[in-house]
Amino acid sequence: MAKVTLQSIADRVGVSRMTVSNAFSRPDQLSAELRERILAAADELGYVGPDPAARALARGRSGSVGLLLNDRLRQTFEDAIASEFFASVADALADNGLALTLLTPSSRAGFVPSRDVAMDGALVYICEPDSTDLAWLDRRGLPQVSVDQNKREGVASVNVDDRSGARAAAQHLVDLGHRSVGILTLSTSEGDLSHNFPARERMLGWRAALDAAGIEPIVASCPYQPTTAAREAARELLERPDRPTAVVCFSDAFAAGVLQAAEELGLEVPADLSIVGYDDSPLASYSRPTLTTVRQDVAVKGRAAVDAIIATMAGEPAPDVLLPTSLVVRESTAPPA
Amino acid sequence: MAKVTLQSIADRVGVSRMTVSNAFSRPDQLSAELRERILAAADELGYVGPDPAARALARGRSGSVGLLLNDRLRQTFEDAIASEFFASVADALADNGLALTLLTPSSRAGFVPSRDVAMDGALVYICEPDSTDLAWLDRRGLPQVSVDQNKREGVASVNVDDRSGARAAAQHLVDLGHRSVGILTLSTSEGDLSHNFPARERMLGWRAALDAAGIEPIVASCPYQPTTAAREAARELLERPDRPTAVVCFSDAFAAGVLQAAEELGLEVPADLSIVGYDDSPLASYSRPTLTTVRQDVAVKGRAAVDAIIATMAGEPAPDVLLPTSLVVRESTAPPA
DNA sequence: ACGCGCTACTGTATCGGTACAGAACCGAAA
DNA sequence: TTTCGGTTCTGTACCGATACAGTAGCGCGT
Repeated sequence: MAKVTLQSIADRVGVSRMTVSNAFSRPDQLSAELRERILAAADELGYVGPDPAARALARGRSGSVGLLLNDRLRQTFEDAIASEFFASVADALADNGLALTLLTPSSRAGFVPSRDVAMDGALVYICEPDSTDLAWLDRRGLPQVSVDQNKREGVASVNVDDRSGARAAAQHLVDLGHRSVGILTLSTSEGDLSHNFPARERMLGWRAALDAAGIEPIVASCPYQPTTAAREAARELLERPDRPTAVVCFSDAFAAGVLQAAEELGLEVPADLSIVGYDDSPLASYSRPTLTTVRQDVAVKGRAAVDAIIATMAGEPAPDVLLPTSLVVRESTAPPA
Repeated sequence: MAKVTLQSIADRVGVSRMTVSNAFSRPDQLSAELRERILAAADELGYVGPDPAARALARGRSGSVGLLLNDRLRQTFEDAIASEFFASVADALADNGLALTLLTPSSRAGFVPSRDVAMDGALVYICEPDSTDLAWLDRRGLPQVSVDQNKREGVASVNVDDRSGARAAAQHLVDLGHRSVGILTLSTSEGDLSHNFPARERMLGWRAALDAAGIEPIVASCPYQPTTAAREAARELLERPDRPTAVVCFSDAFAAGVLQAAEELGLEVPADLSIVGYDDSPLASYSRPTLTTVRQDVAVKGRAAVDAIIATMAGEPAPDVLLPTSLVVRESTAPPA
C-alpha cells in the first residue's frame, strides 16, 4: 500500500490538504464535526500523524534539544550525579513537548553530532571551552545553555554555587578543630583548573575557609576516572609523614576512594581521619561510615537548565542561574584525635 | 544576511545545486579540485553543512534512534545499571553515525514522543507490553529491538540469561549449606511477574536451584523505587520467626536494602545472614561487606542492542540475543551459623 | 439592502535538501 | 573513424508537511 500522507486523507474526505493539516495541528481552525470526520478517515487509512521530519522542515524546528558532552557517556555516567542531572533534564524537556538527543563524540569519520543532528537548542554540559563541537553549535547559531561551566559572553548559564559549598565543607572541618587538612581535587588534562568551573570554584571555596584559619592545605589530585585512581591518590596522601587529620574531596566518589585507602591503612574514620565529600550522591548514604558532604540539588539543576534553554529558544535574554548548596553532616567527620 | 543554502553556494561558485550537495554528501561524484572550491566558498559564506531537517526529509531517515521507556528517567536512573546501559547504547550509536533520542513519557497533552519524534528505529527498554507508546511505534512501522523484555513475535530482542544467573546465585547458597532461603524480588504494578522478563526469569532460576535442593523459599517483594522500600521489605522478612539464613535479591540495590535492615536488627553479614545481589553494579563493590552478586555485562548488552537495531533497520532478520551471566562471590555470603 | 466581522476552509509558495536519470566530454579499444 | 566505458556535472521531480493570505458564506445591526 502507498504511504499515507495528508494528501491521501484529503482526497478521501474531499477537503484540501491544508484542512487535514489543521485537523491535526490547529484544531481551532475548523469545525469539530469536520475534524472528527478527518480523524476518522485518517485512522481508517492507518495514518500515524504528521511526519516528524517533514514537519520539522516546514516548521523550522525539530522539537528536540541536544545535550553536548565532550566525553563518552560511559565515562560520564560512572558518577551517579551526571546521570541524575541527565534524567532530570529529559523529564523536564518531555513535559515541555521536547525530546532530548544526546550528542556524544563519535569515532565515525564524517559524523559530527553537534553539526549533523537536528535540534532547536543545546545544553552544553561537560565540554572543553575550545572544543570544535562548541564551535559548530556557535556557527549554527543555536540557542545554548552552559551547565557547570564557565560563563561565556552572551550564553545563558546554570551553575552551582560551588565556592560557598566548598567553603562550608572546609569551615566545618576548621570548626571541628582540624589544623592539618588535605584536599583531593580533580586533575584535568590541561593541568589547569581555571577552565573547569566546579574544580576551580571548589578549590577557591576550600582555600577561603582554610586561609582564614591560617591553614595551608596539602593538595592531591586525580582524574575523574577510573574510580581506582582516587584510592591510589588518597593512599599517597595518607602515607605522608605529615598526614592530614581531615580531607575534603571533589566528589563523593573521590571520598569513597579515600575511605577505602583509610581502611587499607588501618585508619578509623572519623576517629583518625575526617572525610568530606561533595554532591551528596547516593554513594554518600550507602558508604560506611556515611559521608559528610555538600549537597547540590541535581534535579533542580536539570529543571533550571531546561527553563533556561526554553527561554533562550524563545529569544528571551540569557539568564545566569546560580544554585545553592548545603552542608550535610553525617558520620565521616569528627574532631581530630 | 539571508540564510545560506546549497543554492546560494551553487550561485556563488557557478555550479548546480546538485553538485554542491554532492560536494558534501558524495565526494566521489565530483573532482577533488571543484570540491575544494565549493567547500571554500561554503566556508566563506558561513555555511554549516546540509540542514539536518531537510536532509532527513529528503533521505527518508533522520539519523537518530529512540530509546523508549515507560517510566520517567529520574526513576529509572536510580539504578546505576540502567544508566550504564544507556551510556553504552549512546556511545555505540554515535560510533555508527546515529544519535540517541530519549522517549520518556510526557505530561504535556498532545505530545507523544513515540509518535511525534523523528527516528529511524527504537530500542524498547522498560515498557509495559500493552503500552500505547509501543502501539505507536508499531503503527509507524519502525524497526524495534526489545531489551530486557519478553520477546514479541517478529521483533528483535536482546536479553540476559537471567534464569541461569539466578540459578547460580541460589545454588551458591545451597552449596554453602543454607536450607532456609528468602527471596526479595520485584513487585510490579500488576502483581504479575510473567510480563516482566527479568523478574520472571530470575524467579524461575532461583526456584529451580532451591526446588532441586528441596527448599521452599520465603518470598518477599517490593517496588523498584523508592530505595527505602527494599529496606522495609527486608525488615519484615528478617523479623519473621522463621528468619531465613540467606536472601537472594532482585538487584544490588535491593541487596543493599537488606544489608541496611540486617544492620538495624543487629545481624552480622555474612555470619548471621548471607546476601546475594544481582547485576554487579558499582554498589556491590562499594558496600560493606562487599556483595556476592550475579554479574551481567551491561556494556555488552548496550552494544548488542545497537547491533540489533542496526541490523533490523537494514532489513536483516530480527536476531534474538541472550547474554551470559556469571556469579561473583564476595564477602556477603558464607555458610550458615 | 448594505457593510461588517467572524468562522470555516482553500491555494500557493515555500522549507532545504536528495535520488536518479541523463548529458557532455574524453581517452582508449576496435 | 566509430564505439564504448568512465568520469563529471546537471535537471527535474520529489520528500511531506506548514504559513499565510485570501475567499466564501453567514448572521446581524442599521
